[in-house]
Formats: sequence, structure tokens, C-alpha cells
Amino acid sequence: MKSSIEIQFQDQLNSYPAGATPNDIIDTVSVKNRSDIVAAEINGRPVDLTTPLTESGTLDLIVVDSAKGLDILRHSSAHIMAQAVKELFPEVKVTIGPSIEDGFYYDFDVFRPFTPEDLEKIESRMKEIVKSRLPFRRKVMSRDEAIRYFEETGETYKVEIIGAIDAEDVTLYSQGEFTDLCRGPHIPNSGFVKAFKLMKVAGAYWRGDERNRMLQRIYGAAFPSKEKLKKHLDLIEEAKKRDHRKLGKELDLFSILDEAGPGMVIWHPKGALLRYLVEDFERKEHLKRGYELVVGPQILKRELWEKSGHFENYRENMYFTNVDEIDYGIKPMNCLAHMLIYKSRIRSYRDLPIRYFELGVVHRHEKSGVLHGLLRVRQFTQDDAHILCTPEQLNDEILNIINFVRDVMGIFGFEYTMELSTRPEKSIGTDEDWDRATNALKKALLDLGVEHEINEGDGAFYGPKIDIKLKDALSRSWQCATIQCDFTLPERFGLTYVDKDGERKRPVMIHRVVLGAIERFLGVLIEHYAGAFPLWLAPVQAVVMTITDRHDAYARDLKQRLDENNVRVELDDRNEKIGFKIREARNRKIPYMLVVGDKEIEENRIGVRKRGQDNTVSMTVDEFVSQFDNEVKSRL
RNA sequence: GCCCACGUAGCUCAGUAGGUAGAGCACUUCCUUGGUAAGGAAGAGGUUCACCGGUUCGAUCCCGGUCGUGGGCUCCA
Repeated sequence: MKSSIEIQFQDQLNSYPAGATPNDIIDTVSVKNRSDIVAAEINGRPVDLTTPLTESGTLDLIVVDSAKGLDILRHSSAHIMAQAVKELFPEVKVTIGPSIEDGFYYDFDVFRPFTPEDLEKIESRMKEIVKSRLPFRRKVMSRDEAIRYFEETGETYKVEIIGAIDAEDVTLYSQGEFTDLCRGPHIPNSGFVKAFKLMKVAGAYWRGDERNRMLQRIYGAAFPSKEKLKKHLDLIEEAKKRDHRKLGKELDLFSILDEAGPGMVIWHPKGALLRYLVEDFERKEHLKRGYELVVGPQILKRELWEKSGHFENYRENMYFTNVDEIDYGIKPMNCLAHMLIYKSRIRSYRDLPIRYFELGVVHRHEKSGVLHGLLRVRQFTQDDAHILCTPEQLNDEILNIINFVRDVMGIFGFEYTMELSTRPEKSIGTDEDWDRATNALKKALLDLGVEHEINEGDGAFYGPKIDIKLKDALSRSWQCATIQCDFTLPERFGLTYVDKDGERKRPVMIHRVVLGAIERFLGVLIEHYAGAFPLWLAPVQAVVMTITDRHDAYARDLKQRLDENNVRVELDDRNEKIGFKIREARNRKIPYMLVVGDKEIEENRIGVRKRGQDNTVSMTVDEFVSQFDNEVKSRL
């Protein structure tokens, strides 16, 4: 080993004895906000401030407020929680505890699940640990030595983890009496944890596999300051107000009732109208883009599902019924009927691409634990289309769909992420077809320069797919649009077209949805707008409200005129004060409040108060209708 | 499906060493005719506290089970 190393640090190149730590180096210069520095990087590799440096290079500091710094802070918080848990419950086994967005979690194998009271105790103990400013000590050990250590301490999960590590040495971190296997780096001492809160306990399978033992996971939030933690908690509170389940009730959009069945949505008039508006928009957008509307039956013979592979691969999610001693499967997807329509006559290459669109109602038997408001239900309507095209047309079709999705998401103002999912274990079709399909999707994403992640093994059983995900109020991701390439079903159903050369050839099929499930999309949409729908989507666009019953006749006339001009308007002529009516309309997030009183009648005008504004503008009915129409047209 | 928590009037929630249940809003009626975020009064409303069992003289409250909801895990539009 060299006796000295050259370190570039803050515009200075200096020589230090080998084994100098970042702390030593920082001490040689004046650094501001010393207490914000949680770790360092040597040549881009994160290290503790106390790690002896053995190589020359560039030293950078990691401050707590940076992405890397937060990650370290939260990861160290997880260690502190594990320490507290081990002190309070020595019999638990520790497993893993990473940092996550806004905080951290740690999974424990326990004999008895944690109670809310346990959480309080753990949190108190953590506060004591933080107060005592215990240093995080790093130790390098050989694998064998580490395995022996964890075997002795009974930490069998750690032994298993080390078994999977492919390195000579591993590192262990200790604070107080607690030692954990960890790559690091960590904060210098537990006192750096300024603000944290244990949020919830949950079950989680070891290694995320449901065949494994269920562990107890504790989630915590951690931030560099109390203010930031409070801001985070306030944000969660605000997000809860946007919850579509809460708004669905408040705005009387829908209900999901125990007595009707879990995962079955009952749409009330306002919600059904919202659905209608979105579906109407969808039909028009599809017709514009060369799709044809089709409708398939709700149940199809079981043999057909056997032929398609659904019976083999998707049966556990399907409902079945028997009519006249014939077995039927209730459709969980819409593709079968679409293929039958294609097959109903001979197709020429001139006919392709054929694009069948259906707002198809499907049933899927989702596991009870996954149901979630409108976002995960058992009966839903997909804005589903199946495109049959030649292999040469495939790429263009995929590009068109991605652009379609982009347009629509733009109209609703959504941000989204895209993912490419590849072949799962349970699947049908040849490797060659899967490669072709996967490459077609990849190429389209590349051609459009779309950023995307890869989800290995997450494709549908019949083909790979591009998924577009939207986030709900609590920033949980939900898959909405999806584009799936399929060479297998056309094969299984013997779909063909006659090509230029007179030969019968196999078309390629694309399964795709844009909004995904109307239910899920509306759930996310409600949260996106926090219930304040833009004018074109608002189930009730305006409320005419009277000051007193002297104004009822004028108000009724006004309502009728607006009805005639396609304004979705209600009349509030109740025996209530105007303040009461305004308040209620505000709470219902009605876009326009139209006040009529003596003044308005005298001038033959209306007092227009727009959602989000406190002032009232006087206008004629014509002026209002014209402003209204413009706003609807521009989908503001 | 698995882990934890929860399940009281239409809604939001209170409640009790275990002694047959309460508020606000909403609803109905009456008074009030009031100009931009809640006018006033009265009344009705729970087959009695999700359901089924058990303990007990007696259970909404304790115990067990079922169903559902919420938060996660797994899975997925």
C-alpha cells in the first residue's frame, strides 16, 4: 500500500497519509455547515466519514439535504429502529431495512406481531438512541467470519443474505450493542436523525415471495428537520382529502356496498354522468383515429377460453357459469369476440390494419385483499381495442398508440411513467415470437425517445407489454394504459389475411387500452382534480340560485334557457339564504354559480361567480353561454 | 390469499368496571324572504351498536369465528 494518497477536495489537491479519513481531510479546510455532512464520496463511491481512504482521487461531501444524503439518513434510521426493536424484543430476528421515498422500513421475523403500543415503545426507544448520539462503527469481516458471527447471534436471515453475496469481505455496522450486515455508508452518529415518525406496521413476505414466511414490517418517515417532517405529514393529510373514496361519497358519485358485493361499483347519477362524458370522449377519439366500434357478449363458451389459453393461464381470475348444461366463462378480457369478428370473413392485406374498439365490461376475480375503491375492482369497463395488422405495420401501429396515449394524458393533464414488461414464467408462445414482439415494443419506445423502465417477467401470458402508470393522491402508482403485442392468439385462432402474393398469412394482434379501466381511471381522475372537475367533465356545471322566492320564476326561465344551450344546470330555489347556497355549491365544487336577485331581474342579467373566485361578474345570458361554450370546447 | 387495525343513525364521529345508545350535519314540518362559506325552532331517524356463536343474571363493550373496509405484502386494468 502506498504511504500517501493524493486527494482532490474543494479545488485543492493535497497529499495525505494513506488511511486518512474524510473527517481528517475535512478538518484541514474550513467547511461550512459541518453538521449537515453525513458521508463522503471518493471517486464517486460513497464512504463513511470515518472510513480510512487508501486510494487517491476526488473527495466529495454528501450533505443530508441531497438525495444521497437523505438516502443515508433514512437507511441509518432503519438501523436505529432495528436496534430499538432488538433491545425491546431480543427474540426477534432482523432481516432487511432499506430507505424508501420519504423514509424507511425494516422487516422483522417475530413470534408475535407488533401492536400499535409496541410501535410507541419502539419510537420512544429510538428517541433515546438518537439522543445518546451513538456512533456508527464500520467493521470489515471475511464472509466466513461474518457468517459465524450471525450464526452465533441467531440472525439466520443475515446468514442467508451473506450466502448470496459474492465477495471476499463484507461490512458490518454497529451502533451501541447492535450490529447489522450492511454495505453502508451511514451517518456519523445517531444524533444526526433529527425528525422521524413510525407510520405503520404491515405484513411482508420474506424476499417478497408469498411462499415464504410473513415478516412484520415497520414503516417510518424520516427527514432532516422537524419542519420537513411536519410538512410531509401535512401533505399526507391534504392528500387524504383528495381520496376518491371520500370524494366519491361527498360528491355522490358512486358507492361500493357490502350488500351488493365487494369490488362491484354502483354508479350514482353524478358518477354515471361523469362516466358517460369520459366514455363519449373516448368513442369520438377512437372514431377519429380509424377505430371501429364493436360489442362482444359478456359470457362465451368455455371451449373458447380453452382455445385462447385463458382457461389454462387465467382461470383463477375468471368467473364461470353454466347455462343449459353448457359451461361458459364470464369474460375477463375482450379479445375473443374481436377475433371472431375478424374471422367472420376472409381478410385482405388491403383491409389491414383493422382496429376494433369496445368499451368492454370485464369481470376478474381479484383476491380479496387487493380490492381498493375504484382503483382495484372486480367488474370494470376497459376502453379496449384489438388491432390486427401485418408484421410490417406493427411498428407504426405501436407508435400511433403511444401518441394516442400521450394526447389523451395531455388533455387530462396527467404525468405518467412508462414501463416495458417482458415474458413471465407462465406464458404461451414461442421464444421467437416473444423476441419479435418485445423488440417491436422496444423499438417504438426508442423511436419516440420515451423514457421507460424494464420490468423483467411482468408481461401478460400471451405477450410483452408497455404499461403506462398514473399516480393517485398518495403517489401510489396504478397501471392504466397498456399496449400488448401478441403473435400467439392469432395463431391459436387461425387468423389470416390474403397478402399481395395471394398467400394466406398470419396477422399480428395488438391488445391495448388507453385509459385502462374506466373505474380505475376515474378514481385517479377524481384525485387528480381533487373533485373539482374541469367544466367539460363536471357532472353539474352550474347552479342557478335565487336570493328569495320572488326570483323563482326568473330563475326557472334561466334554467330552461341554459338547459336548451346544453348547460348541465341545477336550480337551487330552496328556502335558504344565498350564503348557504354558495357555501354548498362551493363544497360540491360546482364550476359556475349563477345568482339571481332583484338587481339581475331588473337588468335582465345574471350574477356569475366562477369556482375558485370570490367575485361575481354580471353578464347577459348570451355572454355567459358564449364564455361557457368556449371553456367547454377548450376543455379547461 | 397473507399480516395488522377498524366496523355505533344517510354522513362524520362520541360513548359505557359489561346494566337494553348520543352529538353535529343531512332529512321532515313550521317560522324567517334574507345579496355571496352554515338564520331559528320543533320533529323523525339505530329491526340497538356488521353478522354468527360463546362467557355472564345481563354484552355495543370480554372471547372465538365469518363478512366487509383501511394500511401494507403478493398479484394486477
